[in-house]
Order: sequence, then C-alpha cells, then structure tokens
Amino acid sequence: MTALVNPDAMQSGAAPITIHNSFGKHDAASNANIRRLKAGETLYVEGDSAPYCFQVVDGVMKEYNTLEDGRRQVADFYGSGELFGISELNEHLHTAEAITECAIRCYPRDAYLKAIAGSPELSEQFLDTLMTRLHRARERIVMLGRMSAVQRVATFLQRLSDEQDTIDNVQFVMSRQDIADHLGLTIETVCRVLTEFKKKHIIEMPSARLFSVPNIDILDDTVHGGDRVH
Amino acid sequence: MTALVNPDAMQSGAAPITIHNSFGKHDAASNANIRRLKAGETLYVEGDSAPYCFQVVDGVMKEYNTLEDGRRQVADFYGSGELFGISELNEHLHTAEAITECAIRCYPRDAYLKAIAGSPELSEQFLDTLMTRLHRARERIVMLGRMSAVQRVATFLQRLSDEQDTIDNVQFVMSRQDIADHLGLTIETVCRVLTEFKKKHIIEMPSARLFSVPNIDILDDTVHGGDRVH
DNA sequence: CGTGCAATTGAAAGTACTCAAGCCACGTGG
DNA sequence: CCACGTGGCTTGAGTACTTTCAATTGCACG
Repeated sequence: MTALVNPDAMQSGAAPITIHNSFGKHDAASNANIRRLKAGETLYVEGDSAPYCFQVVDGVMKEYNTLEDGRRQVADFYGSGELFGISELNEHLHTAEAITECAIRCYPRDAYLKAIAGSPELSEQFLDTLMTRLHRARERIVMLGRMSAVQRVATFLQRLSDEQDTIDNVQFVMSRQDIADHLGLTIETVCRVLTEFKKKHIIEMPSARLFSVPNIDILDDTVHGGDRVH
Repeated sequence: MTALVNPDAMQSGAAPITIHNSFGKHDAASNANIRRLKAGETLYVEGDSAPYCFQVVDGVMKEYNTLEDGRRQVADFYGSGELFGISELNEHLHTAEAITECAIRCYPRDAYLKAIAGSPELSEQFLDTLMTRLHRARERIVMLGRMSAVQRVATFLQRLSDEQDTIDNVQFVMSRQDIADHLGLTIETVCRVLTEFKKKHIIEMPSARLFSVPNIDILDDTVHGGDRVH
C-alpha cells in the first residue's frame, strides 16, 4: 500500500477512503510543498489553470462539476495517498474541495511530467494510476447508466466498507448531499434508501454518519439483482 | 460513406465518429496485423485476457458491459483512427463489438508498451490519449448522473454532428438500442425524445438513420437548460 | 407479397424527484 | 441551565419523467 510522508496518515484510520499510489520512493517530493485546507475549502475551481498536481497526504477531498442550474456531479472522492488533478490537459475540469481538514502535497506539474518522462518506472506507475482511474470512471458509468437507486447506494456502501476495511462502524466521511451528487440521486432518495436498508436489516445505523453491515452477502445481493425482485 | 485505411479516412468525413490518434508516424505498426470484422462480430469479451491493443482502421466499434440481468451499458464508440482496448491492466473489462464492418489493427501489447517506454514522444501521445479518454468518461458521468433524457439525446446528437462535421444528413451509425444503452435510457425513450425534437423542429429526420439540424443554437439550448423549463 | 427485425406509438405502472414540513444534535446566548 | 436558532438528516404527499408491456408501423430482403 501507499506509504506516505506522514506515516500516520495510513494507520490512523483517519483516512476513510483508500489508496492508490503515488510517487513511491522516487523523490520528486523534494520540491513539493504541503498545503493545508479546512473542511469546505476549495483547492481549485473548474477552469483554473493547472500548474500543479496533487496528492492527498491526509484527509478527504472531492472533485465535482457544477451545471448551469446548480446541479452538481461529484466525480470522485480521494483519500490518503491518492493522486488527483493529474489528468488535466491545460486547465482543471473539476472543482476540488476539502471534505475534511486536509493536507495536500502539491507537485509543480512541469517537474512532475519531466520526472515521469525520465523514469520508466515512474512512468509505469503513473500509467497505472491513470488506467485505474479510467476503470473507476467506467464502473461509475455503468452504475449511473444502468443501476437503480437501491443498487447505487448499496454499491457505495460496499465501497466505503472496502476502503475502510471493516464491516462495523463504517464512516460516511461525506455529507448526504455529496453522496447524492456522487450517485446521481437526490439527497432525499439517498435517505429513503438508507432507511429502507435499516428496515430490512441490511445495515444498522447507530448514527447518521456511521453504519455496520451484519451480513455482507445480503448487501452483495442488493448490489446485484437484489431489487428488481418482486 | 465510410472510407479506409488510407489517408482519406480522416478527411473524407466518412468516419462518423472521429478523433484522436494513434501511433502517428512511429512504426510500431510494422508488427501489427489487421483483422476484419463483420457488423455484429465480437472482437473480445469482458474477462478475456488482453494480449493486444487495437486501433480502428475503418468502421465503427462499440465497447460495452452487460449486467447479470442483461441490461447493457455502452462505454463508448470508436471510429477511424481511434485506439481502444488500451487501458486494460490484465484482462478486458468490456466487450468490443463491430457496429459496421470493420478493419482493426492489432498491436501486441508487450511490443506496444515497450515502444511507449522507449519513446518519450510516443509516451506523451499515449498519455494524451488516456487523459482524453478519462475526460470523455467524466463528461459521460455528468451526463448520466445529472442530465434528463432530453438533454442526453441532444448532447448525443451534437456529438454525432461534431464528429461527422456536418449539420445535414448526419448519420446514426448505431442502432436505437446502442444509443439507449449508451445514454442510460430505454430504446422507447430515445424514440420519443427524437419525435419530440422533430415536432419542435429541432431536427429533421428524412429516415430513421439520418438527421439534420436546421438551427444548431436551438439544439444547444436543449442541451443546456432547454427542458427543466416549466 | 410474406417474413422478420428495427423503429415507433400508446397506455399503465413505477421510480425518483420536488416541495414542504418535521426531527435532531449542537452551539449560542439569555 | 434551558430556550432558541442553525444545519444536516429524515419523512410525507403529490408529481413528473422514464420505464414496462403491448401493439403497430415501416422497411429491406428473399
């Protein structure tokens, strides 16, 4: 897994959304500086020029788009170790905002690309990251295009559970609104589905920001054909 | 119309879905072989190992996923010049099928990756392709997550029109089913939206597989706030 | 001139959305 | 210490949009 500047970042269990990686040992980090953000603070906005690439050291970030009429679509969430803002051609295509308090490492893009060009190993790592991103994006396309609200929420719960590597007291790091904007639903629908899950004992929710999964298989079924059944 | 291998491919306006490129001059093509597919034929299936990367020489391909219950999601369409099946880590995550008769260049993946590693220029091109794919995917995420059926279809018509670089007699290369599966709609909804557009004179449809756009701006409005208005 | 598949249309049902109100935890100030 | 205001979450009622199911039409082909 990803080792980081700040060894704590990983163990602390603080970072609910996992990983991927990074520059590994290679020390392009030398000329990178750390930026700290409060929850809700914006790192860059859609249309900004993109002189830096970023990596989450600690905390959770989200990247999203806003439509004319104010509807939002959250492209992805990034947790400790993950790179983001890397695939920009010239300008940022999303807005990046801190969900929790964050520490972000900023790599000057030029140096970064040069480092990649110079090292086949680094280059491979980078390609890997990019490909993985593409796969994630495509999974989301399937979800948004062809899955019901119930399936989307169930899938999302799975993801959180996987990333936090537990079944008990999994945290919702982000607000209902963020979840809704990520899943292409409204906040109300997300709520309703969650209470439906509670009623069916698919999950327990000791508080609004925590859930447990008594039986993973049932959640799994829900992700797959679980609704649709009449 | 569709033209071919030859230089024409791009200029002729033949390839209905355009864009992007390829290995350029670099001759990794030397040890690549051409494979011909009939319409409807499958090049690879989700889960296949992925020893090759592909490039459309002529025709149009689609890549899609199938869910347990048979619902499909078309990830993307690829026209002349476009690379596909490139971002696979180990195995194919989609099924690739010919929509029209196709000629496909197949690059052995190893040679291909080696070529990339060896040439910074090639590597850059490849990165570029990958990034552009990611952007496309993310645009689709916004579409699927936050746009109405009307907006999705309008966006799709724009894309076709752009790619074929004309406003008159733009071709639907793919079936209604493919369009529906791409836009996350049903075939019926696609039809209804199209006839709605006809009635509103946003488009004309001399035949089921052709349309013209008398006034681009109206289509544009439709893509943006055009519905939602009460 | 059938046959068969693709596209279109209609009617009914369902799912998710909108708008609106209620709830709850928490922090502030009286 | 408790009333009050705030923000995030939940619930309810009604509606709008899409889907589902079921025909029907259109068109290419033998």
